Amino acid sequence: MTTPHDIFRLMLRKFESRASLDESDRDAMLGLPYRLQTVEPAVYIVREGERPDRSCLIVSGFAFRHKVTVEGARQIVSVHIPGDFIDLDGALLNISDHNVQTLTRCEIAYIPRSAMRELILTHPKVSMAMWVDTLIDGSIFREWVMNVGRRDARSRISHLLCEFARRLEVAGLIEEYGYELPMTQEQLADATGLTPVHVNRVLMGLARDGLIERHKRHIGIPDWEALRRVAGFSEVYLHLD
Amino acid sequence: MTTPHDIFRLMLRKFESRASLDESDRDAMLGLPYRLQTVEPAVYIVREGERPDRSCLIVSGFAFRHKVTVEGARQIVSVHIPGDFIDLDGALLNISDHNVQTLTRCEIAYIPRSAMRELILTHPKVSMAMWVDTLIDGSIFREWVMNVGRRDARSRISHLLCEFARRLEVAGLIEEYGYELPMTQEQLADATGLTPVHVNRVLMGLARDGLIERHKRHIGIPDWEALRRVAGFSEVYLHLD
DNA sequence: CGGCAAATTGAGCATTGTCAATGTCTGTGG
DNA sequence: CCACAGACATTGACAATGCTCAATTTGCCG
Repeated sequence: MTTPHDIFRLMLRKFESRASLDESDRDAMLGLPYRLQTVEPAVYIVREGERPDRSCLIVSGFAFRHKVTVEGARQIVSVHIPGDFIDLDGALLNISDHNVQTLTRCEIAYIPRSAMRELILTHPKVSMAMWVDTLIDGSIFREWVMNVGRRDARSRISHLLCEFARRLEVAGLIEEYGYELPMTQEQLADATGLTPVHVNRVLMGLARDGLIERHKRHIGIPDWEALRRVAGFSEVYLHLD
Repeated sequence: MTTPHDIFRLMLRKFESRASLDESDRDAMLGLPYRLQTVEPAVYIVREGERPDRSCLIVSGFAFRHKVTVEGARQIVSVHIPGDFIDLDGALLNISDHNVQTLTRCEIAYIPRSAMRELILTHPKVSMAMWVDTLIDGSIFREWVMNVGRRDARSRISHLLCEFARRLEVAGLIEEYGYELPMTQEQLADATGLTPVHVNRVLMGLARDGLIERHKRHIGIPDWEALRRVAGFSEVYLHLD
């Protein structure tokens, strides 16, 4: 049987590393009402323009946020991994400004907006830890603005690969060497502001130069330092502490 | 003489529109210790890599945040106007992941990190209102990722002009028609991921087509609807409510 | 084996960048 | 009041990164 402990474990671990939560804080978090649901790949969890009535947490699987221009071009603005509180926006903002969609099959815990607000108003330390989550999200967005605005295609894609590797590692979700990238080349393109065709060429190039090894969607990184250099990757912005 | 009311006026107005603050909340905000300082243009207020010991609020003037790639390319990730709490990061994160620099001469109110944390832990409603600020910042970053990633140069610059116009208007800082853009073309380039040369050509093009009128740095917008269309601008992401 | 999504490749093109020169404005010192 | 310096804006010619269009291949699943 799945208990709140299983559901909120990754999140709790993250939050405890940020603030000294007391018993009451921990209880309040574990006592949050939630509905657990398994969601198929490519399903919308949040839609732009909706009035949200809940927040959600990824228990397992991967998801991403994206926006679409008037002309229909899609931009992926972030990718999320298990333990990520996506849509804290849903608790505090009145309208969704972007879409959230599953990348793989996911288990999602939905938490009512009212319960979130109650928790926030009664447990300042929990609230602070969550707010820090929002701040780190913001930091990652800033890095993405720079990635898309000022790096060429090769560094841009390498950077994405580095970020993903590092985040998975911290969450304890990485195999000894490399990882399974849960995105198609089209999605990579939408995340980097490139075209799928060009993403393909760059990936081929990175592999040719021995910077990555590809087997299907598995990305192997034989020389982290080399890839890091090509990407211009520095993990400060992830605030791993 | 300048009182806390003058300093925090714009901020208070913004926050009150978001949460029902009671007397104690208002007092706590107005009671925040701060140091007011006038800062010349182009001065660094926050530097990447520093351990912050304060937050800051723009009382008057304009500022921007930026990051620099390893190769030395600069990306401006946001522009701030009076009443903006820049660097809430400074209260809750342990290291700065970007620079903040003044655009014009500014009056900045510096608030010690400890005072901010104290306020946050004791006044949940104020805390929530500030958190909303962080969420909205995040929303704007997302829009910028899309701007830089998926719009062509013309829409990209128009979009920036629209965003600025709208935010100034809401803050009550706009003249009847158009506004003074406090950025050089080089800075516009760094904000849009373009080169100064290309920014110049695009601005000339927008003016030629009657979408904007330029006199020095003053931007006139003769037909808002037309510019909005070119930009693909929709203000939902600003969460003006 | 057939069907479909995703990946790969090629050829030609265009948006935007690079380099370099020139023009304009503003403030300052003589 | 004028000359000059310096920052910013503007323009031209050419180059290149990344895009478009279109075809082909690969892998997966029923």
